[in-house]
Amino acid sequence: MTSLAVELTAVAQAAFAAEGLSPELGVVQISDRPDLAQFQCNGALPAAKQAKANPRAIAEKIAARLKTNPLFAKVEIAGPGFINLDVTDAALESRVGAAAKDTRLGAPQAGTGKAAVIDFGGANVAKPMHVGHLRSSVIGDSLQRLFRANGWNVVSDVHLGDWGLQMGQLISEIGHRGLAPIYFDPNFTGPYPGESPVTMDDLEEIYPAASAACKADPARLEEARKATAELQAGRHGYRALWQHFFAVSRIGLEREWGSLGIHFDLWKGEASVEPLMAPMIEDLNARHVAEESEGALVIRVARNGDKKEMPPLILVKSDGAVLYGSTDLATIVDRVRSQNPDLILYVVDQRQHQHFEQVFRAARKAGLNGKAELEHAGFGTMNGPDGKPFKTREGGVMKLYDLIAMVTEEADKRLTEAGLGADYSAEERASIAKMVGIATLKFADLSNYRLTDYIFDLARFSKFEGKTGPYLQYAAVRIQSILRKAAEEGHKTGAPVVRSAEERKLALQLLSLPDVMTTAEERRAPNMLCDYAFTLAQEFSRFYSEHHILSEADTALRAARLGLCELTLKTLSKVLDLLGIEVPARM
RNA sequence: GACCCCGUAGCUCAGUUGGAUAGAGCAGCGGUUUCCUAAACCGCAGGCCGCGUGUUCGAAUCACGCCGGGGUCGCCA
Repeated sequence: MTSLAVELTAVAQAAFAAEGLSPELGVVQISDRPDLAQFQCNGALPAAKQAKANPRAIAEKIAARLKTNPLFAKVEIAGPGFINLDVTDAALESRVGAAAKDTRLGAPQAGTGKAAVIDFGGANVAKPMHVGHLRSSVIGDSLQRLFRANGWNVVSDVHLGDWGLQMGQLISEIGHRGLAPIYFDPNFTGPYPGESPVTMDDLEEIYPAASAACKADPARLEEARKATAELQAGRHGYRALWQHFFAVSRIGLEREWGSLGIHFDLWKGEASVEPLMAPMIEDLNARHVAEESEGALVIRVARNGDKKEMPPLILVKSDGAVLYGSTDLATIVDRVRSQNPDLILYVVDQRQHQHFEQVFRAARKAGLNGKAELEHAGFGTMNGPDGKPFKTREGGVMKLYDLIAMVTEEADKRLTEAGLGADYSAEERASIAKMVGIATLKFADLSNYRLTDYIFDLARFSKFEGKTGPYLQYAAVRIQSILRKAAEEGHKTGAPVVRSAEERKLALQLLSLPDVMTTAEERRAPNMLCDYAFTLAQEFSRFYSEHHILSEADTALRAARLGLCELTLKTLSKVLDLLGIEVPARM
């Protein structure tokens, strides 16, 4: 199944071809001017340019051909040569009817047979997640849902930060405090205790302290670097300590992502490719892809045409430790071996764009990426109300679970104010508040275009009016309520009919789902799904306020309207699901 | 300094592989409830699309140059 616009495009392309013009000019899209028409085709203008002819004359010829097709209720030429198109209500009804029967609601399956690895989340071991991790998690999760819905075989990988300098900082800080001396005793041969010497709470306190100490004192930084190199070189006590950090952190991280409804197929990290590192470096050396420079082993990635200075990727530092560029490269090797993907997509802060450019160039130069296209889908920073970014490493930032608690509490307050759910059980109330809170948070984040920075304004996030997640949940809940009542009263659901202006606009919006899924995937832009969902909910609200449904006396009409409600609910729920937003049974 | 991202309504943001009269939400003003959830719906008002030049039949969109904000630029992630 395809969208109506895609179907009309095929018709128009045939008309262009029949006139001896390039068929690719016959693209039909949803009209920019809904007051004039439902769809438009602008192809006559570029065609005129190519053929050096009058655009209006070309449009006339195309229009004459389109008019013979019974699909169209209206074919008009406007302005310099725009072709405006309306389809018949019967055509809308048959497409809507077909969509209602399609379990995928017409979702495009262009990704069938293709595999993608999506790398997002990227939290660090031993550090609590903060609001800065929200974007990667929420955007990445939406993309994995979208790619899957479009037929891709997706493997998501959390790619934890667990092998770099921060590990050495933690280890040396713990050494300084004398918290777990046996892990530092070179004569101890093990086994090490199964119980972690530190809790997550301990780590949350130790890391900022370690980071501050290294900042203030170069000797401490040097110590941390040494510990990092020793950890990577395989020092037993450090490895054992690292295992504890990882295990303790994972529990907290799983809980947190779990509460956001975000799941990863793989819980790998930088450290997980450690066994691949030595052979990879050996190979790169042997093939002279890597070279020595200033005591480090690097891969040169600069090119002649570069506008910008492109420093080499440093594989091995002069002290013997590897960096995250090295683990990123080894991770590509790992992914190509295990998934052989067509695409590896990195949903990581835009500030790391250059880093990824280096890694991608190095991977291609070394021929490590197989058939995979490597792509960085960056995102802008989340700023505070003062317009400055939330701090990421200095501590004192708002933690993600505190934020979730806040939006949940706010949602609960709002439910009370609205007098909703007063007679629900405490459990259901809490569950609704949680879903509404999460929806508030996710929708606010996703509705901004990826690359732009946005202001994280808690007051605004918590508002439930207008273009917000809760508005969408509310719209879905109202439809559920209607359908539930219809079922209770024994009313049948029938094939939707399209008669009124509201029904027509709602039907058109429903039928454009495949278009938005396609473009949102191509652009890696969940904000397009947000727009779609909001418009759909608005169209439904308009329809709802203008038409009686349950109280409609004409049984056939009532059934048809219930059918439209049902398809709207399925579609809205589907798009909300792509955004990672759940709909409560009632509100 | 070089390069990257951004600059659109009072505020927060869509729209940017060139197309008709630049959209939405919030805030403001005015309406709608004997009726399926008013967290809603309808209407009004609000704009040298940062500035300039250029390419084009046509520019918020492309090119070049400025201005302003943010970011990055070899051993952190």
